[in-house]
Amino acid sequence: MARAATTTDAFNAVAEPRRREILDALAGGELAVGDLTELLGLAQPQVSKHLRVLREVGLVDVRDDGRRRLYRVNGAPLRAVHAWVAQYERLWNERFDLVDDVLDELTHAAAESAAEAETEAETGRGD
Amino acid sequence: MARAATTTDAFNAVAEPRRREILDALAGGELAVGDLTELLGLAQPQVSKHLRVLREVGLVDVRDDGRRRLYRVNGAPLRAVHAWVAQYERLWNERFDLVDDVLDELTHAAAESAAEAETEAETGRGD
DNA sequence: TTGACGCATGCCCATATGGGTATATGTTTG
DNA sequence: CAAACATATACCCATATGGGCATGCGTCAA
Repeated sequence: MARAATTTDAFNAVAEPRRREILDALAGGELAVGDLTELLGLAQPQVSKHLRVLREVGLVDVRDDGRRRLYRVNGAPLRAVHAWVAQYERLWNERFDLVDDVLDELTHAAAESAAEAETEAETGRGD
Repeated sequence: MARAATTTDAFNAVAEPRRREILDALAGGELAVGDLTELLGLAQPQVSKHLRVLREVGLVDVRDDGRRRLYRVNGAPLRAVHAWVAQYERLWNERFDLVDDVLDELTHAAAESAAEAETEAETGRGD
């Protein structure tokens, strides 16, 4: 078996530097293939191919404008990536250690007074 | 040219599901190759190879323990991934829209003195 | 209509992947 | 010391990649 297809998910699609550049460029607003070709200094076919991948994983949307095709970012698929990476944020962010300390103290204090200290975490909005 | 090496950076290393599973497993603490082999239900050589990749990008550290090798997570390299993805957070997080609203109001308040009573058509929610 | 323009596709190819299987290396036990 | 155990490596191979280049197709201009 070879490596998973780049179109498998956002993780794979975004692993390619060029595709990240494209998204970054599109972050400023809609752009046509030609604009990207110029901005990235890459050949048009390659840009189109990268856009195809990004499109297949839903990272960009297209809109026809005469003989041009305007691409636009759609960050939704990145949500999964963000969610996964965020779990590790505590491993490099000092502030999390501080939060841990506080939570630790609270936990101890709660356990001390009674035995029913359950805090329900609120879920973010679904989609 | 083929796809960039998986050992190029965290983006590429983490694009592989199995490697993410390994990191998730290690998130609970040090584990030996054998433990991971069992947890992932993957053959030992494959686990070792994935660990090699993770090691080359610095996502894990190793420690010798007798005839075993204990692996440990090191989230640092993920910081770059997080930073990049975070830029797009506003594209799916509603809370950013709220911030936008506030900024919007402040802007309008300032513009009010200039007598600019124009209501922009609201765009419906995308997804 | 013809031609120029803007993009998407098709092909060719060198390359690394990830799983499978066998084996080398280092460590602990008898 | 030999045998068992824990890992790392070496190979073999089917597969998709990403860039280069040529070309197909729809759209706008003369």
